[in-house]
Amino acid sequence: MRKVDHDSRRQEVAEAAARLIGREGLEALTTRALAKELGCSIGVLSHYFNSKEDIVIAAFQWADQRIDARMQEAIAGNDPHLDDFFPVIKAGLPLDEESDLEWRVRLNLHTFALTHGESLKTVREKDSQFRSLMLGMIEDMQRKGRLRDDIDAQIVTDTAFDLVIGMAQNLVKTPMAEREARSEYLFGLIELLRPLSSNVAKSA
Amino acid sequence: MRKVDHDSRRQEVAEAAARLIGREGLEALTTRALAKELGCSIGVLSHYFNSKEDIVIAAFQWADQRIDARMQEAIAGNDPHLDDFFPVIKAGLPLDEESDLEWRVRLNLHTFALTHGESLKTVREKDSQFRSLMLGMIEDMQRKGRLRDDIDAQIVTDTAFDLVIGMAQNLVKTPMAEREARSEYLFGLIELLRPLSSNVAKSA
DNA sequence: TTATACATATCAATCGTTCGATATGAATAA
DNA sequence: TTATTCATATCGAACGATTGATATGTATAA
Repeated sequence: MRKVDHDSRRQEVAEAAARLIGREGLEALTTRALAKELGCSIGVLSHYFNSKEDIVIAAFQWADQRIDARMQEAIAGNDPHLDDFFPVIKAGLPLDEESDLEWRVRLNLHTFALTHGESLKTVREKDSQFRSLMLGMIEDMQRKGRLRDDIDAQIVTDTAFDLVIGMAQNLVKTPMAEREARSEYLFGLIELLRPLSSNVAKSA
Repeated sequence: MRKVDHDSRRQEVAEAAARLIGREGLEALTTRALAKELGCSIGVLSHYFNSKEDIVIAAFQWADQRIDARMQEAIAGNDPHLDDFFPVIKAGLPLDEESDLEWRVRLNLHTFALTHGESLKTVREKDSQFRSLMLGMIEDMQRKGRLRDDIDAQIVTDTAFDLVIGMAQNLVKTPMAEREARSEYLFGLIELLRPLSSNVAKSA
């Protein structure tokens, strides 16, 4: 049985752990419950991970990376229009079962990080990267006259960043059927950011 | 020893539990650790609570109520001006050590609620009440010409609500010394909500 | 054989909870 | 007053269950 790819097997364990965290919470992630979820014995776990803490971290990373990939994919192009802005944000939100799981796990990570210094450091570094990316996009749009430039780009960035976290946090507590409607106010918000000349043109 | 007030003793236990949750996380809240934090024996805990779960819930409520009280106090008056709006929001944010603890516990509650139906129900009811209160304030301000009325009041409410959660979530992960500066973009955001006539007057 | 993948059995530690013992002060009766 | 009764408050040892970890055994493929 040497045909097993070590890394992908680790990912399988991490994903099963993430499912357990998302479905029943971090405290329900025990070695025995995880083995059952994965359909194997606990011996497998110790074969691929040194400790349970390593499994938890792997599960957190699994979810985090998938949310990142989801947003990267949505950004795709390098020439952002204002009308792409919120759709990109929406792409990162928990609006289907898959991203719901990922966000549930990520929220567990964020709470976990409150009292675990090393995890907090990782989370803050990720946050910082994302904010930089977002700031760049916004400044680019302002430069190209696609977003009103009388608001500090940093203000827009900070707002958008906090808003994404808050929306995600609130959406995962909302029944799936209501989420789409609940997130649609973003398309109203966008009007506030339209360049003033377009605004005048619109209201005229 | 009848001098002990049963209810206030329960609050003492709840507060000690909240401190533990805030400082070391929910998984560090064991009956033994709590007894040590409170400076008593574990027998006391079972005397005032039927189970550990009841203690956890009491700790959650303790923090939740204090955040609510903090915001209620800030609202105070019944004739809201736009310039009161974000200061009120700021009053609810974790900008000092006291509110920091409360928010750390509340975030634990929100994550806990993801996988505990009864808690989720309570959280959502609270959220709903807060949203209604906020919507009323905003509509009132619009009616009095203090907030631009060409934006749906519901959009402003939803944004503000999600923003508060997101800001709080991000602030508690930020060193205390940086939080004040980090939250100041709110005062830039307010300009977007000023009635358009005032806007013209300002830019003229 | 040799290394790997996995299962099983078992460990000590820690968990929430229970429970008898004791200390304290209020209420009652003398 | 003083003596007695009794509910309340606290203690800490002990219980069974469960935890993460590990040691050992077995099967398989190189």
